Amino acid sequence: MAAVAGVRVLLHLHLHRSAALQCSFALFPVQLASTRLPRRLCTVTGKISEAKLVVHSENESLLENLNLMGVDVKMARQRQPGVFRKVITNEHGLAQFLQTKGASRKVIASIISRFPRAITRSVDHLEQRWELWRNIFKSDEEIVSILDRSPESFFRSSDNKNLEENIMFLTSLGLNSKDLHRLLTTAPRTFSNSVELNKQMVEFLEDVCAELGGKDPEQFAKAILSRNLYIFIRSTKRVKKNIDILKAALKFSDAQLLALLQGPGAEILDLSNEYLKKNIKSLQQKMVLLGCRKSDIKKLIVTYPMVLYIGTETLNSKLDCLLNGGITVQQILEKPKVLDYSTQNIMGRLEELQRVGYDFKKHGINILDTSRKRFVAKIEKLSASPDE
DNA sequence: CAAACCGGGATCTGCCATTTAA
DNA sequence: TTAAATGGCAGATCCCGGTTTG
Repeated sequence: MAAVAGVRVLLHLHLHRSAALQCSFALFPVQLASTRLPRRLCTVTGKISEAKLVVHSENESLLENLNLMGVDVKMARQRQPGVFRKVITNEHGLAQFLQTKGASRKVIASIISRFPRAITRSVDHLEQRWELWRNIFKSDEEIVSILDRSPESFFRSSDNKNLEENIMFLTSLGLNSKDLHRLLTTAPRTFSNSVELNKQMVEFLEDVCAELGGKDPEQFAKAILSRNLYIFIRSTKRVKKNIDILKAALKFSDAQLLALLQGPGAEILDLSNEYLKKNIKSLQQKMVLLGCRKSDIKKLIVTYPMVLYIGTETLNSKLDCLLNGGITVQQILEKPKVLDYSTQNIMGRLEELQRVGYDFKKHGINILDTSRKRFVAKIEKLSASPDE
């Protein structure tokens, strides 16, 4: 590791005698990425010697510091090579700052490894940004855990004003503090979006509402937002296309679509376009194969849109599993929520139910849609007194 | 009381491409 | 021209239990 810093020294020596440059780079492929550094320095005229000295010590200590801190330098360099050519960095300030917020050494190293640009932020700036996040989170620990999960969300933008405006904007939408909290927890990137981008999404949703003849676009947008926290980190293009796909594939009326989207269907809007298309198609095929009518399929999607979230393979095996267990398609259509549970879970339950001679015709299939606790209790009762 | 209804909680980053700024 | 900033994308469910209803 110390050798790497040594290389840096070597490079600078060579800078003064330009001749040997190429071969020294060849010897140290790690440094290839910084080929451009010398040229930039050479163009600085007046304070050239001063600048060189500064750069020299900064870069050397940067690598040393990062290694000392346990940063995965190789990974970091690969992600954001530019950071390593910077004259001034603030890895120390960042580390200290994060430490006071309760981040462990390991977490700090991991953050820098994954988003090296973090070390270009000043402590003042960090302080400010942190305070803004604290408007939404009650504790530093919460924030640290998000940073650990997704450093990019916090550090990608250096625009604190934008962040502030974002918070104001999102609040102005009528999202309460709990909504904001959930939003920042689950989709932290939302807060690094430009306010314009977020506004575009809201306007887009309101437009959709208006086009479908809705009376209250703002309410509509809010409903979708609070049902689907990921909307803001999707493109309007994607959401729009998904709406089109739904409309085209299932021939919804405006009113139907309106109700679906601001209801349970909101969750489906952020699927990737191809995935949604594929799932609709394969669902239709499968259901037709099982003797359903178009209207059945449509009803299924309306009452339980999450069915489209389930991948083709998973869904088909789940359905087969239920059917093999003696359950009819009709029953599934009536209680589609059983599809919520994993195939594993369903299989296990079917076995147990068979063991105690459970009659689905008589009792329906709701028994499959309960928590483990309740299910077990039910089974115990049934084995104790197998009446019918 | 049990069954049915219903909503919520967990979770979702890490990379690439393009635009903007210095 | 380079690095920074920003936008966009793929990926692909499962489970629990409070409340209402009968």
